Amino acid sequence: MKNSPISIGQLGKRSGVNIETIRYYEKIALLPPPDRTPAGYRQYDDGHVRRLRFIRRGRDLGFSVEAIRTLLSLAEHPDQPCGGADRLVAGHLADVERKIADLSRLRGELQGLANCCGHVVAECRIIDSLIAD
Amino acid sequence: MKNSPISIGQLGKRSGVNIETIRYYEKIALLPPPDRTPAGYRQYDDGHVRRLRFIRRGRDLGFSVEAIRTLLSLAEHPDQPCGGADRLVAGHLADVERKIADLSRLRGELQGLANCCGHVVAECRIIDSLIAD
DNA sequence: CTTGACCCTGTAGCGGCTCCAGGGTTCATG
DNA sequence: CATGAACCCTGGAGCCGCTACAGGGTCAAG
Ligand SMILES: [Zn+2]
Ligand SMILES: [Zn+2]
Ligand SMILES: [Zn+2]
Ligand SMILES: [Zn+2]
Repeated sequence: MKNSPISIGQLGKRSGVNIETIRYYEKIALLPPPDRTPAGYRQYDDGHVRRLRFIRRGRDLGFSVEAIRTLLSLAEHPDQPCGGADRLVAGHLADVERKIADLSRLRGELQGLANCCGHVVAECRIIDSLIAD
Repeated sequence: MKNSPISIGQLGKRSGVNIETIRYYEKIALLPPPDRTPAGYRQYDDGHVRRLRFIRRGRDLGFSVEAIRTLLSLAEHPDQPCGGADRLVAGHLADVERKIADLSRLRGELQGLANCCGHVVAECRIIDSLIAD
């Protein structure tokens, strides 16, 4: 196992996370502060890479930073039950389903308005639908 | 037509918009500043009610404040063509469809993780899927 | 020695509100 | 007339999750 420290730029590339975002994660204590070179440059190790990839996967799945904090602390206690993770997933899945339902209703309304071409504003059903109470 | 001025609280009730939000809309010049009583209380008229309802309908449809600004200025020129409104709706509909597609993919991933019950973190497929690269 | 790529800190901004502190006003009741 | 509740005012901070500076320092190649 090689464990030679890497710079923030390399960590960004390996994890697919923006440098500014990495520093932000450090500030909000989501990613632990790494060692520094004498010049003050951050030096990350494999643990950081793994942790940041975990965070990124979680964000890609739409979990909030707080949820990810919980998932990370779960991941650090392998002997404990995983019910907390399950509840997080279930709750988030419900969020996502609600959002999809809301957006689908919206899509329907917008489709009803689309392609109102060649009119003048006075006869425009888009503007009409916004004015009508 | 009665046009007796109303307070911000009444405007909030008639339009379904929070008082703080109304003041915010005034600050960003989305709603024109109303008259004031000698004591400095805002006094709205029917025009404000109509305009704020327009704004709210637009927000409910998911339009950005900037888009609503455009729609409002269109609505004020009834003799002009409504192609701008049409393009706004089409663009926003595309946004909404993209979001639905993204969320649907997400839903699929989350459904694949859900109901991982009764395990211990070490065997949890939720945590696993976040750790795996 | 200079250039350019990288790194640092600290702060401000995005959208669209929402909430708060710390006051002033108005009106009905006692 | 005093008191209280319900309303109103301003200005500023906070929410989320970044992102974008400004204004510097560091390091290796040519
Ligand atoms: Zn969620
Ligand atoms: Zn039209
Ligand atoms: Zn849109
Ligand atoms: Zn599990």
